[in-house]
Amino acid sequence: MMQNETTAGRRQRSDGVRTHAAILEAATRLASVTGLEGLTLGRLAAELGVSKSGLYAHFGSKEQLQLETIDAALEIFGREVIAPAEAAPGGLPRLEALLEAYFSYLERWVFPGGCFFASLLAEMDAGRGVVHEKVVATEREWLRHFEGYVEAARRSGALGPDVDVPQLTFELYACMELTNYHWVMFRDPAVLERGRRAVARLLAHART
Amino acid sequence: MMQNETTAGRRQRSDGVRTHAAILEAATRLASVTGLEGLTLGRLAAELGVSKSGLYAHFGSKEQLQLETIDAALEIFGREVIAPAEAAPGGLPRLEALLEAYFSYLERWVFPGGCFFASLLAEMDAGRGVVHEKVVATEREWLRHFEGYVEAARRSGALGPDVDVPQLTFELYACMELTNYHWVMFRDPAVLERGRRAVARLLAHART
DNA sequence: CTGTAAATAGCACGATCGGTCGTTCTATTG
DNA sequence: CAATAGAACGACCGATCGTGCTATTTACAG
Repeated sequence: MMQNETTAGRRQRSDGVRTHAAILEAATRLASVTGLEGLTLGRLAAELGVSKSGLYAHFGSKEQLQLETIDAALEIFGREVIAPAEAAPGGLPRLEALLEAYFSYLERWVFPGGCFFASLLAEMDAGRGVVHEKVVATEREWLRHFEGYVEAARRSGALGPDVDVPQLTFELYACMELTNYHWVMFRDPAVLERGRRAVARLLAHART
Repeated sequence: MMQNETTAGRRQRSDGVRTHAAILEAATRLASVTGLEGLTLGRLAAELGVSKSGLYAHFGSKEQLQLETIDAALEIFGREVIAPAEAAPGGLPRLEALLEAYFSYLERWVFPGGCFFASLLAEMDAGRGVVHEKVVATEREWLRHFEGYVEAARRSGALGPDVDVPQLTFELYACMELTNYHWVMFRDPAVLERGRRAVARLLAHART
């Protein structure tokens, strides 16, 4: 499992790992609304009913907490969005499964602040340091992965052999992101419908 | 001009209004990278070389500073993006002028943190209070305004009479937003090219 | 059962947060 | 010119930030 420099090589007690996981789970939910920068040890501790220092001992630094929070969110995202897509048959159906899984993930409020990673996108301006680099790397990785789905759909013949895959990926992703922001902001189901329609239209045009 | 409850009805000294404007100009630039929540009196004062209390006296509350900062940013956005579009001939050319003005506004780094309002979009989850409501209202107003351009292009006959105007507006806007985020994050000119291509493709499809 | 290290709490630190107060300086006006 | 009020300042408030250091409790290996 995951090991950081504070817990590495140390004996782990069962209640400790349980608390550790509980902290990260709460951290992902909190950070999805406040952002990673707005994530505060005090508020997190209060929400969990533990002391600030007791919580802090699990990570050794705020930076470490942020890094592990990203990993925890990645795990949730993988379970809620990637996994359903992987379960679908390859090619276009798998891409469509990914898109639908994403909208469903928004609809079910898996994170109380909307998509965790969308929250990070906007606040990573001032960014310096390890956390910023990890966010950028994660975004790159996600784009690469997403592009793989689109490329697979194209190769399967469902998408017309001349489609610009990175371009289409960008446009699909753009519609997903804006759907998230407007969904969080307006909380109007019509936003989700618009988002679903948008990606459907993009795919329809790519099919010719 | 703009008046708030602290300055309302008071005599204004010329050096005061100059400072007031200078504060807001710096605030828009700072907030574009830190967000409105991350906007701090201390950092803003330090950046301007004035005392925190001297700065604070101009607004009376942080909330008031945030509200006026939004207005100041709106003025800049109007000058840099809206005005060039209004100068163009109506119909499709005006819409295209708006889109190009936006990408140019990103390219020229009018705000050091990318699009000021895009920075607000993502952090408005936790939002309660007047500032949150103003951000939501501003977003609604922008969408309405933007939609007006698309509708005008459709009515001019340049866009095919059956296009779904709000839907197309959403898709155009989505590509603009993601362009901003990726431009700020990756600082790669290819991002701008992708954005420009995306909106061009959307318009091309709407033209049929 | 006991020894020990992990888990957690308590407490305090320096820095910074938004905000208040009293004072000094000076631009403007009558 | 004198009177007035806005501009700006430094000191300071209580709260909270991230981060240490120590003491206490407790789960688990031998």
